[in-house]
Amino acid sequence: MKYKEYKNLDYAKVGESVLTYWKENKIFEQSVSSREGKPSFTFFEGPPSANGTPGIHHVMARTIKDIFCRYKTLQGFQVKRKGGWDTHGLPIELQVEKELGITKDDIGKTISIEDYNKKCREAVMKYTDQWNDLTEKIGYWVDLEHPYVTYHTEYIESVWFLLKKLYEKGLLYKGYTIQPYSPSDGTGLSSHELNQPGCYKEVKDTSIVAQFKVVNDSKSAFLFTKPVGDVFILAWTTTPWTLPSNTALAIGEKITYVQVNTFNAYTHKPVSVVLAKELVGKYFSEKNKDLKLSAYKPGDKAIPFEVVQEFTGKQLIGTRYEQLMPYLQPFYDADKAFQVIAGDFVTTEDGTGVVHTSPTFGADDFRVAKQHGIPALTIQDEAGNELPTVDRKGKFIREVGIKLQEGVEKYKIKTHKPLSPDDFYVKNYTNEDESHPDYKTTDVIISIILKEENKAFKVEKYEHTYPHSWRTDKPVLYYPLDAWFIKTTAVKDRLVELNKTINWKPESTGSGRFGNWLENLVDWNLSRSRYWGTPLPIWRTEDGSEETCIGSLTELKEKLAESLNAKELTAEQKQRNTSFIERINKGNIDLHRPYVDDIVIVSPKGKRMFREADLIDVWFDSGAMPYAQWHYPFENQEVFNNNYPADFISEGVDQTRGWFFTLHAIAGMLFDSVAFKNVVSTGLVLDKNGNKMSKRLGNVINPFETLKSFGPDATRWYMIVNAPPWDNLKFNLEGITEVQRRFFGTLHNTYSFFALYANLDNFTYQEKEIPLAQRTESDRWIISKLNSLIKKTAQAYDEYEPTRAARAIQDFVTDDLSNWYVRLNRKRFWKGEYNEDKKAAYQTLYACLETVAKLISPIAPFYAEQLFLDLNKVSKREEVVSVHLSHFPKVDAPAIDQNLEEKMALAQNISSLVHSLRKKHTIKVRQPLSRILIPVLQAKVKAQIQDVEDLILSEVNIKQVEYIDDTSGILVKKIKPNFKKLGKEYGPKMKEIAALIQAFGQEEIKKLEKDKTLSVSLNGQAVNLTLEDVEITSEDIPGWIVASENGLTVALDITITEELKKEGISRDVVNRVQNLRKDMGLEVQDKIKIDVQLSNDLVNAALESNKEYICAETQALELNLQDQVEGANALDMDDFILNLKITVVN
RNA sequence: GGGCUUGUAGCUCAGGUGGUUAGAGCGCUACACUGAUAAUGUAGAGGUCCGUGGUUCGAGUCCACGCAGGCCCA
Repeated sequence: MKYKEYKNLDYAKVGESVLTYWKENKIFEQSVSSREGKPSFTFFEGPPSANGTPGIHHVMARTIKDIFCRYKTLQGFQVKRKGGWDTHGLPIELQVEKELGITKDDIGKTISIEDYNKKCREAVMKYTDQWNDLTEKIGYWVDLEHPYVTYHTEYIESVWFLLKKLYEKGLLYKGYTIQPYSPSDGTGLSSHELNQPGCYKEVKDTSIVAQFKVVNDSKSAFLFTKPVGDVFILAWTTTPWTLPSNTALAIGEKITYVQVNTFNAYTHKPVSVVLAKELVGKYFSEKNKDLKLSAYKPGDKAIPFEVVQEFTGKQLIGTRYEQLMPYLQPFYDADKAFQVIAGDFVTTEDGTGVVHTSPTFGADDFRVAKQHGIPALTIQDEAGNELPTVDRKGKFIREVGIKLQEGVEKYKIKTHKPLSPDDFYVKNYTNEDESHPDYKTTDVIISIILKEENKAFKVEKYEHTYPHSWRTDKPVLYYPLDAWFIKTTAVKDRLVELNKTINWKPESTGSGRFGNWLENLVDWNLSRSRYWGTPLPIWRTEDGSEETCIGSLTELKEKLAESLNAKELTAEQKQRNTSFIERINKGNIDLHRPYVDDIVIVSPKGKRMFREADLIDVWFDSGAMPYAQWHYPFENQEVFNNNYPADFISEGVDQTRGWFFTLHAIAGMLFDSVAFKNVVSTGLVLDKNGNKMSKRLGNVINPFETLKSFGPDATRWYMIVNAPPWDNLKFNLEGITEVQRRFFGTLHNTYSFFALYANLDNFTYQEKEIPLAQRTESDRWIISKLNSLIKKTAQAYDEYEPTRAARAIQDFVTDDLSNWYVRLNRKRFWKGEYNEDKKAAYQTLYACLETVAKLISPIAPFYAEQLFLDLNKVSKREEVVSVHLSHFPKVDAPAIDQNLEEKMALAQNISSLVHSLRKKHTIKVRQPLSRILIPVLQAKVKAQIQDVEDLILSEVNIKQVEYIDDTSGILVKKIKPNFKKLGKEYGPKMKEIAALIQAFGQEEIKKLEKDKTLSVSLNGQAVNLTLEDVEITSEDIPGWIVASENGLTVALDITITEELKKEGISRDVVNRVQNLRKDMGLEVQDKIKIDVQLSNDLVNAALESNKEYICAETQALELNLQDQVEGANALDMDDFILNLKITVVN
């Protein structure tokens, strides 16, 4: 049996053939089944959505996932990994709408919900084949045969189970959220509807800077030190109609604010106002700054002002103010209302740096109010439901209307028609005649009232963009709409605590991005008003007095059965329910809309209950996968228990608030556990210039093409070795080429070299292991390095640092193994007989290759497989049929020889220095030189170099090394202060001491070395220096050419004696003859005869005395010097021409 | 606007706890080697360590403030 030899390496082919091998031999299945009974390592697959084609970033994500699953398998764990598909949600619906050319409004009208959902179901798995294809081709091992699918009934049932658990814990409730709402169509608008072209329009609205009167108490006392009148906080709004429902003012904590004394422009009363310092110029003219407050007369156009003091926003927090329009009172938490709070969205770009907050009509307002416990201004209807101050038609409720009407009468405001309390629409939804001279919007009426009441500081028209309904063109309001929430805020502290036990890579994503987000958690809005998704399993009576949450099919069946006896249900409803029961029994139930919507059940009090129309957020689907993928708790309880929580997950960093959160939240709330212990969040894959890949820019990299031309291994290796996975990857195809050449090329060359000679020598590793002690220095060195590498690599994988592992392996393969070990030991493989030394060389190189195959197998699974099998098929050292079924190499700790590694480093450094000297004096390596001198001040270093002397000599073609120790007296030494040590001791005097030491002459250095201590005087003070305080090196030997680096110095004797010259000439001749042989296409074993035409005396003598050497090197049987050689080649020997001919003799 | 993050050679990236010549690979230039050969080695050129302040005897490294890019929010 021979080691397979390759003409060239086709990386894509390696991928294909190994893939076939895996399939035929079910290697993936075996990698799981062979670990049966072993501890499990659990991985959760984040489900991709297959309604789009996979991109190159999926290669990245899947590589990371694969690496650690394969690594843990090598470590002996059983790693089950189930694939999955995310199948619900808006993106799919939008795609179907587009395909069918319909809008949301058509659903249920021109197309039935039933047909529509059927289309969604088809669309969602559209590109499954492509996904599976990519998954296979990049070698991502995951169970594609039995994936979990979020639209399957079993999956939905598990999700319902979880929802019911939340419901029972009181963590699922109906509340409201602020959403875009169009009173003119009576419906909410989705964010994508708002993104329709033409939705945002330029409009002119009335804007008000309102004056909020500060309450004088201990908190606000600092504002009352020298006021001229009442103190007000100024806040600006472009929606005056929200002012009656104001309950708080938001400021920026870091923003600087000022208090300004001035006069109100409408009432001329003295006022003291607070606003952001940066915005003072907006309201107060620079040219009025010298006016005296005392000189102001009511009606003056130029209003004087005086800045009294400045302070940061932080100081204002908690300040109380009087309600601006006290028409209604909050019906709960009233004591919390009307105070200053901090808002992270406050800027000084517009307005006053203070934001009027109305929790019912702004998303920011709602959120910040919730965080600070500020109540909204609402009223209760008879059923106890909370209602905002504006109704669904866009009109102020009567309670407010009455007050506004009072204002209109009191201040004699002229209107285009008499207004009743029911006429105050916040925008013109009733198509009033705006051209009427007395037409006034509600906003204008509010401004007039505020002006009259000394509550408006400035009123003006303001042009801005504002969203409008794409159907009716009427303005949209931000309005509270019903929704179901999960009360994540109730378990916030626990979620934060649990998060601290998770190992995040990188750490900052966990503590920063994710941690901060948890700290500022708001309740999770679960509702979606769509069609294709998991239906909310809650049934409610029409008056909302009774409700129930269904947590399983069994429970649903029971409720259905109960309902059949109830007289409240119509015959048709009963009929439907009966058919539902049948379908559940048959197992072909579909829990999607519209079918679930038909279910009507009966409450304990005998009332009919209908399903809440909402679907749930798709993120809940994916966050439920740890349970639902196993149809837990209805099936597979044991599998679940053994595989929860996950040891490892990985997704893009953009999933922080998506999947990472939903997994964490559900696990924390329902199981008081983390869902995952280790998580790698990967960065983005950008194009090579750092731009996002987009179809528009045309810089999208097709993963299939990339794999086809570069193969999976190089692609994977490149992505990992280039930068840590959490950094953004600038994806450059040239980088893959480099990886191919530099890493895989070198590794493959090393294998080819091994295979070539091992085959010639019939080395199949059948001989018994040659003990380490009997191997050469360089064998033991590379084995030591190899073991250090195993240790380093295992540690890196263990710490989820694949880049560190890849880089360590790559350095080993290219630098240590190929460029040093193989290069230095080449001759051992092709020269001489098959003896112990040769076997040792083969065994050593084999071990390196085999170990490297295992180490790289998580990252480059295909090539690793080929390399491993090529080796193992011949040697049969391991019984496994795949590297992925083998075990991760164990560190042979005694084989790690620190001293040896140091020695070899010395040899490498010295060789490099000699090369550098040769280069400087243009003496080529072929020219032997007699000796190098190395000054050694420490006996240990001398011994180390002596051990590797032979290596150095042959590497740089030198005859001998001479050591100069201290006693020679010819060394010139250099002294350098040890900053680290002295700095700690002398601190500020460091500079002077350093100067002093550097000025030392040879005498002082000698004295210090002899006495081990030296007392010097620094500004009259005695300073005692010891040997540890300095570093003494020898960097010069007078009369020699030297090179130094890192305290190591080498001197080179460049005298070329006649003997050396002759040797050099013969080496040159060997070189030329070898070239000729190659040109003639001779095989290694072909024998030749060399005829040389006599040249000058030196050359002749050189050839004569080195005849044997030349013949041995060139496989020549004879070398003849002749007066004349027919048909000779004129060889350029740099400084002379040699006429020479070679002939094959057989 | 906020949170997180990145900025070191033409390019891609290393540079524990601060310590005095800032490194590697690629690319470029030159040379060498020539039985691993569509390989390989050595050397050279190439740096405002994003900027400005600060702390320190000493800052690529620590702090503050900026600038520029990225992601997620708003």
